[in-house]
Amino acid sequence: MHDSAIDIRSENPGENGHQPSDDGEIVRGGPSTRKRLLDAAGRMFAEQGFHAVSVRGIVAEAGVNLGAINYHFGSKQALFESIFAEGAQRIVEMRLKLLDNCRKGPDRPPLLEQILTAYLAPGLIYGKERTDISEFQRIRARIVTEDSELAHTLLRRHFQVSTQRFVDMFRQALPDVPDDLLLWRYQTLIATVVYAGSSWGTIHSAPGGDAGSTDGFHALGYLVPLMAAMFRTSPTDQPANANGILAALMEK
Amino acid sequence: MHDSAIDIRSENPGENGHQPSDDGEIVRGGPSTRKRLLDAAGRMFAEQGFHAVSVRGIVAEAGVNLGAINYHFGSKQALFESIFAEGAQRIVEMRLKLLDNCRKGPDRPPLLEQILTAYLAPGLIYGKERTDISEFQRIRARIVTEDSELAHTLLRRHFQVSTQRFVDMFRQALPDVPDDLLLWRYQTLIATVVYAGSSWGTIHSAPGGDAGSTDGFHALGYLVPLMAAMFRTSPTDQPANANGILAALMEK
DNA sequence: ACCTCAAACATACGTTCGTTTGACTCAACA
DNA sequence: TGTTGAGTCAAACGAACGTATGTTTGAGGT
Repeated sequence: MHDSAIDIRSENPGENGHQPSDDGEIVRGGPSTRKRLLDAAGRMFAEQGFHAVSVRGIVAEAGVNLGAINYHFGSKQALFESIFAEGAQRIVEMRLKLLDNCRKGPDRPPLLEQILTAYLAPGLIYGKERTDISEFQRIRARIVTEDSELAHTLLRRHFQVSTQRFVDMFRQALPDVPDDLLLWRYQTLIATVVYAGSSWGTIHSAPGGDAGSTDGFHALGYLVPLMAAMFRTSPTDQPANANGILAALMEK
Repeated sequence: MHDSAIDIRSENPGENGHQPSDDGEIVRGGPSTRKRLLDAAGRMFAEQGFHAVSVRGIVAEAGVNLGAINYHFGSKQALFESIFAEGAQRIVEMRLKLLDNCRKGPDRPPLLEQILTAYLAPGLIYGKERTDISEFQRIRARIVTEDSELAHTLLRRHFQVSTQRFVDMFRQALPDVPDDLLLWRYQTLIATVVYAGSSWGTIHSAPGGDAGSTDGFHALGYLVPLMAAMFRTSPTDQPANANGILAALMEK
């Protein structure tokens, strides 16, 4: 993360002379080294973060040789970018596919709940495939709070198109909401899905314990109406006099 | 260039004397080194995270000796905990103080917007003191997504009381909302304030650019109505048939 | 049977990590 | 004036870091 010049290397991974052909699975003897690295590293990066995980820890968890990371990916950072890219592509692909099904007719504006479902579901419903999507949400939550060049690059590279598509869609569904208000609400939506997918259910010892969201379908049922209500906030009371309330609270 | 001794020498050539500081967190001795460490480390932990920052980097940024961290705090982790504790105490203290002013009369339930303002304002309005609260929000956002024992301990230790107080208050303001729904909404509130305080304004190249929230008062005016609308979602449509919508979207 | 080469391997390199040490500085106090 | 002790300093410690290198393995092509 400290060096952004390595990005170029990740684009051209074949400079080492040896390059694994594809991420195909070796039929006998369990999953390939490459896949085992992706699994172990993805899990560890999600739990502990990039800098807290060492290549020795990854290869130990994966049960492979120490040099395997640099052989298959070129560097620790390139491995991280691979994991991030795979997760981002998968979630964005699912979102856009669902979003495409939102426009029923050419005239009718899309239903807000549909757009929200298209956005939220891929991040909440865990994939049946080996890699857990919640893992990627954790990784994304970390990178979102980062200020490095790499973080901004990755987010922009993988989410720019999706963001544009969804904002456009929200604009169609809510033509009365000005753009600045719409962006605030979209930001809140991002915050919710990132936070929900990464650390939900760990409300610090509230009376009831937690919100119990291991079930993504359950979470979807709760969040879609909440986000819909937030998005439909009347534009007239939007920039409300919250500062007046604050002043009153501070007076006393 | 890595040697911190050279930096210090060139910056402070001939003078070795102590300068007693007016700010006395430590009454005796510790004039500026301790505070400079807290400043520099707080900034760097917020930007890069605990594991990405080295003690050498911190002391170089602070312009103090390499051994200063272990002398004043005992360890790198203890320094981090000090920073976290200070920020958490400050923000929780402000929140509870504002919350106390919400109950006007003994009979009337507190106004939702007041509670929300009490919760949101301390995280958005930056302190006039040296330490920026947004720095702490970044640190908190990182630790919230972490799964370590230390992370859970710190969160529980510093936010447990505040959480309980606020949930109780929300319950009074919205007596019709069942507890499980209330917790979901509280979680969404946390997500918004953590995300807003840490990485707001960086919506990845949406058409309009960003939501421009460097001004905390501005942000407060936007977020309070949004959160209020979310909290007031009718309990009847709460666990809505989002899964039905999802199924329809996936069918096509 | 031989060769090829991607893959996995063991090992070591040079650097940086967090921490420790012991000598020195200097204001405060006896 | 001599002593004390908190504070700062340069230097070094062992451990762990990411990476590089050379060798061995084994299935597929000829």
